[in-house]
Amino acid sequence: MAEPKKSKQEDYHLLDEQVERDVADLFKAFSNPTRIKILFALKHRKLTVSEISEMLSMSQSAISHQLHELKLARLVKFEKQGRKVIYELDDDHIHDIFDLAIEHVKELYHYD
Amino acid sequence: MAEPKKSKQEDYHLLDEQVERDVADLFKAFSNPTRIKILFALKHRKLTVSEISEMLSMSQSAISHQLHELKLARLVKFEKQGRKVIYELDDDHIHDIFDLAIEHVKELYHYD
DNA sequence: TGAATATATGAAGAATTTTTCATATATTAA
DNA sequence: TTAATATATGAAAAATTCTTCATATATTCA
Repeated sequence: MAEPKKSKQEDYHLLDEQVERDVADLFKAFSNPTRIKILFALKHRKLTVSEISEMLSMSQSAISHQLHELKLARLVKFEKQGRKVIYELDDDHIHDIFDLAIEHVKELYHYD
Repeated sequence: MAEPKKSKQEDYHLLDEQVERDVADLFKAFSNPTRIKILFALKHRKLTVSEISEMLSMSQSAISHQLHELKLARLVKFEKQGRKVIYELDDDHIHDIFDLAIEHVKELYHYD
């Protein structure tokens, strides 16, 4: 507080830069094949760490690390059930962004 | 052609895997701060390589390399005007995905 | 409490990605 | 044709990201 007052234009500029950084982080979180596979899997249903680990044939540790990234980016949330941790997609936006991306590549490459 | 016929379920599975790979590629193309800055800039208007290079204070070569990636992912298209090459976002989906991402982070972090 | 199970995490090595540097290609202008 | 300008590109160096390995933490069960 008590900061020198900025012009509206300057404010917008800073705001844009912040949005830009956050969008960059969002897409970075989306950007690795393992994380995409995890998100695809979670699009169908909630899963525990070990279930994901088995589905992707990857070590528990590798999956945990990636889930950590996804948590930081708020792409997934979780609840604990006993010693299990059940992950799911965080919110509808994630579904929406994903659906739009799927729609895009389907139009782009029109498979089959 | 003349491939062994697959069950529908198997087909869907392969299709999903292809979609998954393509979505992964799409997000990977979106995933680096420099590329995000380029795309943000192109969201406003078409730009030449050197304009982008100046705007981001990055070398012409670095920008060219990143534009190359963006071209491969079909996120940008270009037209030549003399010795200049003018880049723009490839299609509406790119705008849409971007807008959704912006909306998402704005809701998530509600700035100001 | 001790053993078993599920997940998390720090650090190091492996792998991938990005930038730089040098130089090539293409276009225009003199 | 030569010089100047804009962009592209291959290879190496720099930076970042991902996985593994070892181990820690947390929970349940006997």
